[in-house]
This record gives sequence, structure tokens and C-alpha cells, in this order.
Amino acid sequence: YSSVRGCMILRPYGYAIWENIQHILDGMFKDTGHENVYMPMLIPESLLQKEKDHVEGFAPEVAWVTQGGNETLAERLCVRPTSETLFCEHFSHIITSYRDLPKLYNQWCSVLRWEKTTRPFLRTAEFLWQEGHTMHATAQEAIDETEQMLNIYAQFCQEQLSMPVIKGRKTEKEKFAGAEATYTIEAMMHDGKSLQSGTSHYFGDGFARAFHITYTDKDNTLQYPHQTSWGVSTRIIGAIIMTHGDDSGLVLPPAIAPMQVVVLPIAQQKPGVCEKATELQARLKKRFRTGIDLSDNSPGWKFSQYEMKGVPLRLEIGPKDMEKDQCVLVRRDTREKYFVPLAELEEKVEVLLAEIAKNLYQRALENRERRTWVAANMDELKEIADHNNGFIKSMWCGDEAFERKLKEVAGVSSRCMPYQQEVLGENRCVCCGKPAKAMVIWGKAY
RNA sequence: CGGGAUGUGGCUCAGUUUGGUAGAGCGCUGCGUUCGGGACGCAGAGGCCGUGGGUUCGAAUCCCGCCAUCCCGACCA
Repeated sequence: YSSVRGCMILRPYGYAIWENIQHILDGMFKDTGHENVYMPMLIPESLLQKEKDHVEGFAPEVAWVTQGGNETLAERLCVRPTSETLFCEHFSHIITSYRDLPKLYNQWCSVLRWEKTTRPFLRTAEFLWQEGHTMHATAQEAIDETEQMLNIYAQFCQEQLSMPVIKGRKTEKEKFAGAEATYTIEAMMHDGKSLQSGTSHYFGDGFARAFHITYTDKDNTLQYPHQTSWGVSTRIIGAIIMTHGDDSGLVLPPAIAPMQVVVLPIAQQKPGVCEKATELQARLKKRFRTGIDLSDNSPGWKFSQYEMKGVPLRLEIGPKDMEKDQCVLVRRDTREKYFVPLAELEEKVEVLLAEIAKNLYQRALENRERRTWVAANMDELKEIADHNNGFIKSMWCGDEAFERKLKEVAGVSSRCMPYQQEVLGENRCVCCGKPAKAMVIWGKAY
């Protein structure tokens, strides 16, 4: 934390993780036709007020700028908690014809929310994120965009972060302020608590109407465009820590690890060892993010240090190895040791990094499956929730009152209605026994 | 925002009950010996005891306000 309440400092190693995440995601956004822009950090109050649900949702947690220099401002400005309103105002100026659509914008920035309770990474007052904002001619196009971006997030989490996620839709109670529908990827942490790891919203034309964004269609009729927004934040770093970490510290997925391999000399005072270690680092650097530690800390200290930092692979090189023209590779996830002929080093590193990514995914998936239950009625659900953290699947009639009730009696909230719906038991609501509308996953959230 | 707890070298904490010149371990600096799972010896540096006020001859210690952090709950999208 910094000296400002709830605000976190990202030091180089942590920021490097974010940069790697940014780089991969940004590529995925651009591959699907999105362009980066930058909007101001400040929003005039009148602009924030334009969409009723939106302002009601965010007003309690925005910070205000009321003074510039020595002058009190005629209109106060809020520090953006999210930028829908700024994008909408801008869209209202630049969209006039169907030829102007779609607009596929994204921005990387930080936002500020005056949270009552903060938690490092998971809920900080200011946090880094990307927010995509898009405008489309038709509802269907916007719905497809919402889904496409959710799929990109899910793919990123599963393939790059080795983090299984459940794609689904949020209930009315849990959806974004001003959205018609909110979609989410829900991940389960090591301790069974769930974390919303990314969201994608479909707005319909609600904001467009509030901000008077219109375009002329091919047949010369005035239309409202349909809108989406979607975001992933530094919270995802918290998700990585809590999905894969163990008692020795971080375990980082190779794709985003600032250092994929760390080269550690053994008996480094012996002639040639440091030179050999440096040479191996230089070799590996051509293909992998590779670090080296030539400090005079003991080897044991270094082992612990880089395990704590979650470096996926450790390379040990000492006099005994040099005699045999080999080195030792040790995996962070399983701590397995491999004696590797130097001629095969790059190939072995490549294979092991891929195996680590796969194994991390499997482990996380197994943890999630082990902690997933089905509840047929409220008593069962409470019984499960009282003794476990995890996902509880059950049928639900759609009544919001029951969401509040379950929060009250069992401490769980609805995480999502998964895309992959199932019909459990006799398809009756877990609370009232009436015919159900959807299967919901309940859980304790961070 | 409610209930509870805590702020003392970089970190973890003792000292506060019973007011009397600020302590430990780790870390840090230098030198030497070590080095295949968090090495060791010697010598050093480092603190307006969260902050503002009050009581007192004297406050880390007692009283009041504020700020921050942690746990539980509410809020959260």
C-alpha cells in the first residue's frame, strides 16, 4: 500500500506481470479489430448523471475534484470509476451514419473507486485495467461482440494463465449498473472462494438514448446504436496468486512470469562457474525470459527466493555438472529435478514450460471439481456452505428475494448462470421448490 | 459504515498494566571464512515509539481527537 488509503504500489516484478498480461491481451484485442484510445481521467458531474442506473450504481464510490488551483469549480468533476459516460459523449459526436459503425475502442488506464474495504490486488481504490467500449448497428452484432470478448477473456485465462473459468451470465441483482446483461468469467481460488475475473456487458441502446447517440441507417431512418463494454483489471494478478500459489510462495504461469527461468550458479567461487552460468543465461535469453543470480547469497537462499517469486524453472549449474556437460532443471510446480545435457537445454526448457502450464491448469481444475457441489434445497445448500468454500450448483426460479435470502442464511451470492446449463434433479428452485428458470452457481466471493 | 484489534529502526515484535535517558531477532553496511535446500564469525549503521492536542517536573507508557492497517459484518457488479 501507498500512503493513500487503499492504493497499491506495483513494484517492478509485479508490474512486469501486468505488462505481460497487457501485451498478450492487447494482441488479442487488435486481432479482433479493436483500436486503443485514451479518454480523460475526469468526468463532469452532469455527464455522469445522464444514465440513471449507472449513476446510482457508481455515485456512492466516486471521488470528486471540486477545486482547480485556488478556484472552486463551477461544476465538480469525478475521477473516473469507469468510462462509459465519456465514451458515450464522444460517440455522440462521431457517429452519424451506419458507415461510422461499428466503433471498436479500448483503453488501458486506471480507475478510482472509493471502496469501503480494500484488499491488495482484489479490491484496491485505484486499479489498472482495460475497458473496451464498442458501438454497433444492430443488437445482434453487439451481443456477438459481448460474447466474443468474454470468449477472449476465457481463452486468455485458460491458455495463458492456466486458470479454469466458468463463463456465464450475471443475475439482475449482480449485473453492471446500466447494463442490459452482464457476462462474467468466474474463477475459483485455491481456498474455494470465487473471484469474478473479467466481465463483458451488453447495454442495448440504453446509454445511446440517454446520450442521444443516433445514426442514419441505409434507408435514411434515425437509429440508436447498440453498445458493449468489457474489462479485465489487475485483480487478475490476485487471481493468479490465489489460484496457483502454495506455502512456498507464488507459482506463476510461464506465459506471464517476468522470469521464466532463473540461472543459479553452485559453488560460484570455483573457477569457471559464473562464466558458465552467464553463458547459459545468454543462450536461454534468446528464447525465454531468463534471469541470473550471481549474488553471494547461499544457493539454498536463492532456491527459496526464486520459489517465493514463482519462477517456473530453476537452472542449477555447478562444477559437477560442468564435468558432465549438463545442468539441473527444477520445476516450481512439482519440484521435480531433471539432469539435462547442455546440448538439449533449449528444447527441454520449452517442453517443461509447456508441461508446467498444463499441470497448473489440471491442478486448478481438479481443485474446482473437488469443491463443486449440488444442492436441491435450501437446507442442503446451507449445510454445504457452512462447512465448505466452493461452487454450489442449484436450480433457481429467478426471484431476487431468494438471492438475498441465501446471502443471509448461507453467506453465498450468485456467481453466475453458466452458459452450459444443466437440469439438476427435478428442475425445482432451491428456495421455493417451484419450477426453475436457470441453474445458478453460488459461492462465497472475495 | 457498524463490532473487535493494532500502529515502536527496512521487516516481525517485546516494552504500555505500575510514567523516569528506546530493546530483541531478522534484514542492512564492511572484512574474513563458506557455498548442490533459507551458512558462520567479528565490527558497525539505523528510531521525533502513526499523528495532533492535553495531563505531568517528566509520556512509547495516562486522557481526548484524527489518520492508517488487520479480522468479522454491511457495501461491492
